[in-house]
Formats: sequence, structure tokens, C-alpha cells
Amino acid sequence: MGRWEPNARGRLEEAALELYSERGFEQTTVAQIAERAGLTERTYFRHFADKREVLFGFPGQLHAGITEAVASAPADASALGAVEAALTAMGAVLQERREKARKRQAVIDENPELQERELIKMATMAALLTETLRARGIADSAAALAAETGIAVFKVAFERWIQGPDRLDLPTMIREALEELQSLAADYGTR
Amino acid sequence: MGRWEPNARGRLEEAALELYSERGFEQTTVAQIAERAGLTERTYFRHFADKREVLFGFPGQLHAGITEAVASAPADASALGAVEAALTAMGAVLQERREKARKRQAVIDENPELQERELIKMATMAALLTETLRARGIADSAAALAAETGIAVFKVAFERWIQGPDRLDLPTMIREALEELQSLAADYGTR
DNA sequence: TATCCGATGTCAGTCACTGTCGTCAACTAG
DNA sequence: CTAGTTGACGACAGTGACTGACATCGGATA
Repeated sequence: MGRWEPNARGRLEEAALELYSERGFEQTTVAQIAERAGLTERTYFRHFADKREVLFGFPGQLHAGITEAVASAPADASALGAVEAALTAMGAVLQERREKARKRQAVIDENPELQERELIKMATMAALLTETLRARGIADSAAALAAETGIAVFKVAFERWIQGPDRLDLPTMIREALEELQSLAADYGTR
Repeated sequence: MGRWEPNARGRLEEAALELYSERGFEQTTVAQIAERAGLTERTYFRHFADKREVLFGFPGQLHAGITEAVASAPADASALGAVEAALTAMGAVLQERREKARKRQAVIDENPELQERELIKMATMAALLTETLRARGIADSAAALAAETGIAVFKVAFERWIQGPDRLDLPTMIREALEELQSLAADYGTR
């Protein structure tokens, strides 16, 4: 056994989510999180770049899923078809941890600073998605547009899912939102 | 004449943009900005909520333009048609201050913290746009989707505009990006 | 066994941001 | 004209996020 308890990072994540839920993000200090995790403030900052990042560790895991899903989409799929594959793959991952996701989202919804961080994570995914689409041979402009639009669709579907009843299926809701967008676009044409 | 030089806020904005451009955002302290503007650090924080906000004052002016543009769109316009009106109105405002916009964007592009703030400003506009569309009688889900998608389109068009040659017209580029999205959506249908 | 390494603790320091209070010109009521 | 009020700012002290430098020690390695 090591000199310290294992999984320091995980303990910090857990302690932070608890404290942020209990007393709010602003009312929690990093020192308190570290203390609850049995560590020091300095060690917190060795694991997370700042006070917010502790809530955003696992989106990193989604990145691998995105590239993978797009890569394994059928070769003849359209740009938005490939996007659909990526988004539903992400959705499937989230579908597992619904309760944690909901608790986390409740904290984020209460604090603008956290919302900023969430947005930039989404933007990062959009950039990654753009890159992956380009790798499929999709033209630059179409790739960027499809990716940005896809993320917008994901946001809408995620919000509906997290706020709706338990039985909802996120991947399904993503597909529905995409189809909805399609019909909006068709209407735009006939304006 | 007053006890102090007029337009303290404007002087702070100018000083900040200069310093951020010269030595970078992180390497600039609020005290330095205040000093260049002939004020104190405390006064800076009376005008701006934090170190970043000094770059994001004028997007607030865009908000009025959005609601106005959507309101004055033809009654029979589609959801994305109304969005087009809002986006091109914003585009027209930015078209005026191209040089300042470019300088500002260069600073933002260098710093993730500033990108976060920019993203949340965009999200705020999306929310406002959603609200305005609902006021036109567009269904909730369609309004949110149209607004989010519209902002995504705006981002793409803005980037092309700010990075492209001087002669480009932002409102035109917004319309082009919207049409491009439309064709992407049509392709999605025939996948 | 000697040495190195990696994760953590300790401590001092900077800077973003806030609360409080004092100052003084301009404005307003009488 | 005088007294009180207000608005914009300066001065000062304090908290907490975040960083750099260095010490510690169990475990892996030569």
C-alpha cells in the first residue's frame, strides 16, 4: 500500500460535487474541498487547473468516443449523418450516469462561471468534431457548419433529457432533434 | 466641468484593449489598466464586473438590435427567416467597427478565459433570440432549436468574415451560411 | 544497498475582487 | 444663499484563487 490513500483525484471530484451541491459553488473554498478529500489545497491544484475544472473531468472521456463514432460511421453517410453518429455515441455514455449528470447539471445551472466552462467544453467538442469530419473528406466550411449545428442540436436534446422524466432515452432524443432541425430548414426554404 | 475627466468607462475600455494587445491578457494587471486610464483599480471594478468584462461591453448594445429586428420581420416569415433578420442586423452593426472588432478578436483568440466569456455572451444572445421567437408565436422547441442553430451559423460566418479580406460583407456572409446549412439539412434527408 | 522518482505537504507570494468609509463637486430644496 | 443630498471616485484592509520553490518519504530500480 502506498504512502497515501489511493485515487486522490476521484476523492477530490466527489468532495467537490458534494460541497458545491450542499452550499453552492461560490460559498465553497478550494481548501474545504481538499480538506474533505483528506488533502491540501496545493494538491488540489496539482490535479485540476482551477476551482471549476473538478466538475469537468469526464467530458474529456467523451472526446475519444467522438472520433471513434465518426470514424466508424458508414462511408456514404452525409455530414450530418456522421454528426448524428458522434452525438448519439456521446448520448449513450451520458445515459449511463443519469443521476450524477443531473446533480452536476443542477450545480452548473446555478452558476454563470460554471456555465462558461461548460460552454467552452462544448466548443472544444465542436472543434474536435469539425476536425474529424474534415478527416472524412468533408469540405472545411461544411464540416464546421455541420459540427457547430450538431452541438447546438445536442444542447437542446440534452436539456430536454435532463429536465424530463427518467424513462427518456438521450440518443433517441438527439435523433429527434436532428429531424426537427431538418424540417425547420425545409421551412426556411419555402419562406 | 466635473471633478474628473469624463468618460471613465470608455477610457478603461481603450486602455485595456491597448494593454491586452501589447503584452497579453494574463500579463496585464487591472491596476495597470486603471493607471493608464488615470483611475484606480477600485474604480475599474465599479465599471466592470471583472477583468474580462471590459472587452464585452458593446455586445450588450446588440441585444436591443436583436429584438427589434425579429419584431420587424415580416409576419409570414419562417422561424429561421426571423433568425436571419436578427443575425443580419447584428452583422450590420459589426460591419461598421471592423478594425476594432478584429483587434479585439485577436486578443480573445489568444486566451481561453476570454473565449469562455465570449461563448457565454453568444449563449445569452441565443437565449434572447429564443425568447423573441416565442413572442412571435413560434413553438418552444422550434424556437430554441432555431435560435441555437442561428447562433452557430453566426459564429461560422463571423469567423470567415473576420479572417477574410476587407471587402467582405458580414450580413451577406450570414445569409450564405444559412443557405449552406439548408443544403446540408437537405442532404441529411437523403442519406 | 544506494539512488532516483513521484505524489504530497509546507510556506510564501501575487493578484483578482469586495466591503467600507472618506472626499468633494454638482445638484436640489428651502 | 445655505444646507443637505447625491454621485463618482480614492484609500485601505481583507479574502481567496492560484503559483513557485523546496522539503519529505514510500516505493521502484539499478
